[in-house]
Amino acid sequence: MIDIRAARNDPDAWRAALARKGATEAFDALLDADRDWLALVPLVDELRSRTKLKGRPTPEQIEELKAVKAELGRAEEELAAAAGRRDELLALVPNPPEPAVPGGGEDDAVELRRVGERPTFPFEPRDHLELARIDMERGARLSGSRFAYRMGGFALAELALYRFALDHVAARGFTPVIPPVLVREAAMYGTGFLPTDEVNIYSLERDELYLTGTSEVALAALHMGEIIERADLPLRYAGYSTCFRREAGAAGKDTRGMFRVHQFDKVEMFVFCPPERSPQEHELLLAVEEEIVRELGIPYRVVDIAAGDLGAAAARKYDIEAWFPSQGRYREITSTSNTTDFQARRLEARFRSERGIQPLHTLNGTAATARALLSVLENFQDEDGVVHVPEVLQRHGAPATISARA
RNA sequence: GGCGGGGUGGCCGAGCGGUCGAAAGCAGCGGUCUUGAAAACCGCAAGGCGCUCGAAAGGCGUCUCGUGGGUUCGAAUCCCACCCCCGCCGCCA
Repeated sequence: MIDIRAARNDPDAWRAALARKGATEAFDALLDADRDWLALVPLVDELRSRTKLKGRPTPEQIEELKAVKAELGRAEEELAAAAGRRDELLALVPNPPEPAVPGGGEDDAVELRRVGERPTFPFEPRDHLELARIDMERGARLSGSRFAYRMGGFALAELALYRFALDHVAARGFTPVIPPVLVREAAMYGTGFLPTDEVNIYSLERDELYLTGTSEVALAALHMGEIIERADLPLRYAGYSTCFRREAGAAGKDTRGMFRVHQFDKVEMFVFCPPERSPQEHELLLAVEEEIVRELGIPYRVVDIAAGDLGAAAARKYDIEAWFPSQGRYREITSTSNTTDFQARRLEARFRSERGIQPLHTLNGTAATARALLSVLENFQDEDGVVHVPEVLQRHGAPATISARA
């Protein structure tokens, strides 16, 4: 959630920033609700103070107390209603983008750089379904569309990728974590996926649990409700988990293969740090992501995501897009966001500083998903449909070659 | 699934109708001592919200002892519901 006091004190600047995410309506509604609430607080406080007496009251005082309490009851009801409206809107207003974020929407990401040589093939490049044992038909028979059986050398290569990514980030000071993937509502709300992204979340109503779409949820909630000592910061984690996404609204998009599936695995980095440090940590996350992609040898580019495409929690986001020869374009394989204090406020994840207790900043970034491996398949294929697996993955247990037969 | 125990400040833990936002200890911060440190000793320290109090440090009001409701002039303490954690037994991987 946003810092309502800061917004109250400088509404025009906040409105202008939020306009870039198309959220002025929610913001103005919030300011109204906040004003209503704010007007009631001193009233209720005053009535409450009149109900407080030292020692045993006289019978006359008791009569008077009863009158005050009746009035207080009505005022408290009003206050609770106002607080309810205010909190509801507070949950809906997104994190404003940083000033440096490019304007516009999905198509307005700004390319920051291109790295690596794109391969040229004297043949028609195959896509991942033709290069590895990935069985979508039987996956669909088992579980529906967008589910894959990953088999043979590809399965081993996937595990090698995750192990490589974990080893790499561990060497960079991130603590490896295997987190729960079923979480309570508080964690989904605290990370900002609820209420905004509800349609994309699998829920187990009978048990009141949600399946996480990324280990970001479990990692962010790791310090929910805690007050961290400044000396212990920054805290850097890397979660390995299966991720579940309903992909509502993606109908007809990326329907071939396992490019976009309901269930996939991911190594995700997550950082808690003091506010002044978060831009620097964001650069670190991007740097680590690039290191991994470069070690794999995939040609890629880095894009700075535009304000309108940021999502509720992110104030800034960089994606790495890998080259996919069969599609003839760059596609997202990692994403790193600075969510500033937006998640930390909701989660009540705070730290003790010289200036008192204040919300932390949180950041997340993809270390590796199977999508990176799909790009590896396509970029390292030969004319016979055989993929020559990068050495770094072989070191972590992948076979030297992968094909549709093995 | 059955039975039982319990949720109090950063941590541990006492309190079981008013004098309690709350003892003691640990960790933290400040100081004394010391060449320096440790030890010892003294002291300071919960969080949220609000304020046409204050330049600030701070001050004042209010809420919070898992959450919500109730009893009472008055609730951390009594009653009800819910949530969560732990233990034992049963069943299962």
